[in-house]
Amino acid sequence: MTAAYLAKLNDAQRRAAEFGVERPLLVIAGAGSGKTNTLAHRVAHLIVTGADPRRILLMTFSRRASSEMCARVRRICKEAMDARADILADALTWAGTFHSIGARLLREQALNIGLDPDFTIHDREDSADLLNLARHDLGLSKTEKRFPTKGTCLAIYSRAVNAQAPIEEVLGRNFPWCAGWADELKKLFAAYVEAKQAQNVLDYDDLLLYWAQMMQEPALAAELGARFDHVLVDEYQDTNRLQASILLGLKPDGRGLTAVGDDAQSIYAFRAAEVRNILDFPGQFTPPAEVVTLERNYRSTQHILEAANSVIALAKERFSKNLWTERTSAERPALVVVRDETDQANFVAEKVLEARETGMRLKDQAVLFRASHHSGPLEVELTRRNIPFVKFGGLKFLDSAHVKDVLAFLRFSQNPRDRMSGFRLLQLLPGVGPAAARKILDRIAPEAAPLHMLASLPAPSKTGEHWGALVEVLRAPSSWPSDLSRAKNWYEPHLERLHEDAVTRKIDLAQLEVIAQNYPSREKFLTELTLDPPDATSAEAGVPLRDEDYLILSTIHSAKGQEWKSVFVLNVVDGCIPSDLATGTSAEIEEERRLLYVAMTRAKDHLRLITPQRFFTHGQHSRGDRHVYAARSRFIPTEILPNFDTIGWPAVRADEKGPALQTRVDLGARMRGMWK
DNA sequence: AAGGTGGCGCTTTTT
DNA sequence: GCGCCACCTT
Repeated sequence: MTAAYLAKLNDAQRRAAEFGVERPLLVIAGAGSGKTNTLAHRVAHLIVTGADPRRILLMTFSRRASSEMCARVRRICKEAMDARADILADALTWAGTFHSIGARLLREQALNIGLDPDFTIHDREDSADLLNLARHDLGLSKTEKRFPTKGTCLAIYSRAVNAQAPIEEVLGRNFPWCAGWADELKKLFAAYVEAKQAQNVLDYDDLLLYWAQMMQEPALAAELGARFDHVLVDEYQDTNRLQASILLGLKPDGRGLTAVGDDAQSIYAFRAAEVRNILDFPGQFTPPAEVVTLERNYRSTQHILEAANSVIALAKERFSKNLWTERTSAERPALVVVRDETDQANFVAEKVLEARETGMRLKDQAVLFRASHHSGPLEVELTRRNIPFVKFGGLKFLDSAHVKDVLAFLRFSQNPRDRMSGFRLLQLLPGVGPAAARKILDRIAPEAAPLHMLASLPAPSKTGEHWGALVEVLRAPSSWPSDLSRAKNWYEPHLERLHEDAVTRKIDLAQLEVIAQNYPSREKFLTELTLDPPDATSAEAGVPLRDEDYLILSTIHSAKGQEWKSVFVLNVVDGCIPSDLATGTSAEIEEERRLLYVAMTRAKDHLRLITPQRFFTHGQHSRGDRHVYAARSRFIPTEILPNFDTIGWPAVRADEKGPALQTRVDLGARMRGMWK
């Protein structure tokens, strides 16, 4: 007899929810097949049938996914149980991303593994800067031939760590233009690792790497493994080898282990995600994992699903599954041919407003694109027409200099051995440059009480009253969230001195202050902000309030796991999807294909793929007419066109026959060449 | 040693 | 078009 709260699930979903713990479980969940719901039911079912929620480890891809999952678990528990439900669901404390769980375990185990529990977590830019210091120290910035930039070096390092692959292999496969630098890079990475350790900082990769290393220690592995009765991982297709090794270390025999994912939606190979993780999962255990496949789609209409299926059907290799739905509709997805990006923006704006007139909220509509900058012209048009929007993906507001300055202050007061933060902070003072900052940091680093030492140093010349002010504020007793306000007050005069546009930047800082209210402590704020930066930029249209209506703009990557009634996909042309930067290998092209598939399967009722025919190049006068022609994406070849309604927009434009739809031009090469 | 300026080069997506 | 880096002036 099935419990009432599981009655709404279909057979496959229910099997996944109720499957026991004696064998590992793999759920292959197609797009829109109720994956989140099924996983949430499984977790709830475990809790309802007596599992201790504090001993459930639930790892999701993003923090957003995590909070959504917890909310659902709570709802289901509530339905199934009584007042105890809330208490039990709240006890689901080990839910989060791999990185955040890693950070927590490392802080907790710090003393056992030779870490200072106060370690700072560096985001990518901090890591690149630190790597760059080492790069300079080793004289690699003055080589005959150009040495890879800090960003490239970090990317190489990161891939080697996450893919668990030797540098030579990474260079050969992913960075062929750096192939000659293997020895120098090894030296550089060794220096980087030492610097991190000396300064008590970890980067993103370390959170996984140290965790994986802990799992290599039998005693620690046993302790950590025994702590969780159930380990569930979402979006397993986007995990990398390091993450797989962590899982295996936690649950070597697979008991209590559940992985959920969809190989057709694997879109993070560029970040060293390994599709083989999910493909090989069942066979890693004896007895092998049970596989449950969810094929019924609840999201999209049949026509949308057919079109998406026809795109993914052309993929080289995949777990075959056949998504089906009972949702019918007369409307086919549209392939919209427009003249250029300006028309594309106009088309979207017009259709969005039209839909709103019929009662569809802006929030039910989304515009998706491959690369963050593809939405540029649209953002201009939306702003012009006063259509509020929020953009996900792309530049983070944390990346702006002024926000980083304030965070550097907070991090430095938290961990005065964090050189990157100190380096940044001290150079805000007039008269303090790299040399002076370095000297000061060298002086205080070995001290037991670095900030105390700082206060006793003579003020560097030319710093005037600024020195005393900084020292005083740094040493003030910490209290949260007033620490942030204090940092902001201290920083504002410097902000005005250093930046012309201080006014807009101040708005960001006020925003930061609001965000800070939601965190219980400075330490949590710093950790979680690095691990999960707020993902909407506030700069463009002002910050729409939470309950206000706004259009969603998102990169396809950031759209993962989401759905909207109406979806527009921009620039469905060769050079954009696939990105011309990702057409080197067939594996890369296959990932681009899956990307388009992910974009299309976000739509419930209306889907429009837009193909602008020409792109104006930049780098010319605003009235210039230099442009290149683009062709429809290769992922929509002629044979699957019947799955779409092909329409031109604006409807009639007799004077301009679309030039050569078939023309294949290397759009990307021209874009790259446009500054020459 | 700081801080400003000019030239060069550029790989999308994100925890 | 922008960021990074090397170099130049103070």
